[in-house]
Amino acid sequence: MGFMRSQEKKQKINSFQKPTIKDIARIANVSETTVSLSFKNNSRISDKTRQKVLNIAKELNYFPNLSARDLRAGRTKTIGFVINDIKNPFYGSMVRTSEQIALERGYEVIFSESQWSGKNEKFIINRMLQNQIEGIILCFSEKTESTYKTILSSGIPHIVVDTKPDYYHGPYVINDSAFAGYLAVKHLYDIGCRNIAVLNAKEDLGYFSSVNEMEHSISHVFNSITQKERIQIDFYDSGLKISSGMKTYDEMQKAQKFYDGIFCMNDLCAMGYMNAALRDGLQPGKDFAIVGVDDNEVSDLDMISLTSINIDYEEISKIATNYLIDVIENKQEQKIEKMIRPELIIRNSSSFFQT
Amino acid sequence: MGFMRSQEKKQKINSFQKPTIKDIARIANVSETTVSLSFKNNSRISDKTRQKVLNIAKELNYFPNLSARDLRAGRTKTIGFVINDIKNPFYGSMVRTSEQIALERGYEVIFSESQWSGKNEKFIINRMLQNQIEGIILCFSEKTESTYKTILSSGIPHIVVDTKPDYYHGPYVINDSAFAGYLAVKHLYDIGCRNIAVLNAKEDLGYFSSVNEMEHSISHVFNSITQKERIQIDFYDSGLKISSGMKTYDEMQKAQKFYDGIFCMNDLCAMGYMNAALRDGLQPGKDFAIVGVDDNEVSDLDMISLTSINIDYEEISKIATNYLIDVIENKQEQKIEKMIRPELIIRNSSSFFQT
DNA sequence: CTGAAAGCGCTAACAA
DNA sequence: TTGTTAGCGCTTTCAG
Repeated sequence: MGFMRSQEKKQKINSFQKPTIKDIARIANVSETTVSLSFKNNSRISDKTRQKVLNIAKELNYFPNLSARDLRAGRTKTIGFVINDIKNPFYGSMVRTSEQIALERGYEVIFSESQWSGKNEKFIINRMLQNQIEGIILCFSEKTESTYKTILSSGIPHIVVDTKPDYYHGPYVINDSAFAGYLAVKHLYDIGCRNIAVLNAKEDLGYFSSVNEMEHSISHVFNSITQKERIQIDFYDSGLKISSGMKTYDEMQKAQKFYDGIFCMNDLCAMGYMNAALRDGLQPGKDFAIVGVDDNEVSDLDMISLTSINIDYEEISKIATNYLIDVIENKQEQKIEKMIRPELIIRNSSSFFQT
Repeated sequence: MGFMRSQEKKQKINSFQKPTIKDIARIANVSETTVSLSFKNNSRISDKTRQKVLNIAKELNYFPNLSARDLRAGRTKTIGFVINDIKNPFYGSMVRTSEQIALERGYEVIFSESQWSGKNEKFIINRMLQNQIEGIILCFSEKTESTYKTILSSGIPHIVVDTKPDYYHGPYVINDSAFAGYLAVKHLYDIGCRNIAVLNAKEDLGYFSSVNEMEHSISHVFNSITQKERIQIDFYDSGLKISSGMKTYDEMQKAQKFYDGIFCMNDLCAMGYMNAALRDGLQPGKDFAIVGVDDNEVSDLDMISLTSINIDYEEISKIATNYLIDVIENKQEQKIEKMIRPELIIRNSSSFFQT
């Protein structure tokens, strides 16, 4: 166990010292430089020496210490990805895509979830900066721009994805929520709904420009239609969970409000609404039409068959990651400001109305 | 911009150098030691000096370089968590819980997904070892024990969670799948099913002892029952996706096989089966009973109402993380081998049979 | 209360 | 083809 040379020198908390280049060098009777270069392909080391070194490295279970390498190199080739909720599969999609692209380009991605808390967000970003990330992809949850100021003054390359807060004016790749709102409400109108409820998620997302843009867009559709005939649109503060949709349905019942068209900010909320309505004896797609957002994998089941708006999160993540790495490598000067157009997937929850 | 001292010395790929302790020391007219100590609480630095240092640090947007700190300290206080699929919410639960516990104990968690690929798994673990993790939590996907050998010979503290492969004999906290199988099949029997199909996921999970243990357990229940009366259990190779369940239903139809009780390895597969059966005119909970595993959040909806086996993944992750850190800190000598008992949640998909 | 010096593991420049 | 030296940013002696 020759490589445990510093065992006595310093007692670490874990029971043994990892082998280093120094250990290999000593055993192989070569310099540390030779060892270091033996791990690279195009270098000057003779095959014989390299083989000897590699064998010993394997023997000792040697793994290069990235802390040391990064410190020496002055860079980490690592980017950070801040998501809101790791339990939500579409964040998973984004992270997966990002990691894949980064890998192809020689970068590593570290990610962490804020759980919609501004405090967590601040903590995460701080830690990432300490970890010397070279760029950051952000799903903001902070309602104020205080975290963003940290990003700005750190001077780190960054990009916002999914949806952006009102205060943000940096580069972004987000989904076109105004268009999503248009798609949904126009569809409800087209199939005959004249009494529409929009269940937004102000509580969770109220400070995001997307929500406001969506409302404006919907109001706009509404106004252009209302010229021709009488139609009603009400907005409700709901949420993004099954329970949110159920709660909002109950509130409407209490308030004696009835709608023939419902648009929810995500599929789970829509499923919650459908569930509450069903318990009340109403048939989705027959007594009312309903549209969600996210195209959850279960929405396609016949038992649910929920019309939904599909957003290409992988595309968003791909563009963002490539952009970020381009910026890091000075291959990109132009600030990106991109909206991805979503797609409407029509299912039974809104198709029975059609004639 | 005094801290850009090395701007000319070395041209980094990113446009500017981050400030270091050296920069702060120079501006504050103190030693690097003083700066370093100013960031710690219990030390010898005068309040005046500390304030000066802290102000300058803030001014320069200073973030300590963790690579340097870790290198110097000889440890990273970081653990790795290898999951299989980031899009599956229950891995999210585990990661979230682990991160929270680690944080409380002063550790950081880095996680990565293998996507059920042994090759990815190997790559991830290798990278984590280079990143100098001090311990690792594993959801294995490799069918052979080659990756585990890397772990073993690296000598790193480790623990397996969720489910363990046959070849693995190290510490683990997994769910009691034999008991889960017992719960499910016993329940189906109790409500009157005498013709039961088990849709397992050998393709995805065949090399895991849990699957085998579950089969044994089910066979055991089966044998003890069959003494008293005629009852049939068939096993199918299905999968973990909605499409798996649908496909298996179709296969059964083709083979002219009919069952009154179905047990699937997860809820998605069960939903797929229900979906295919519904299209065929069969009513779940009426024409047949069905039980899943995982207690997906949508399983509770009336439209689905799927009986399921709930596994406390947070508990698993909590125990594993605490154990791992205990081992790292030499507070734990005993190898942990723990099974968590799951719970049966009965819903309509299997309750109509009851009288 | 403060500073000088050494060294964590690695690699790039420079010598041989 | 190989070795020597220096230094990345930080912290920990040890000496003032």
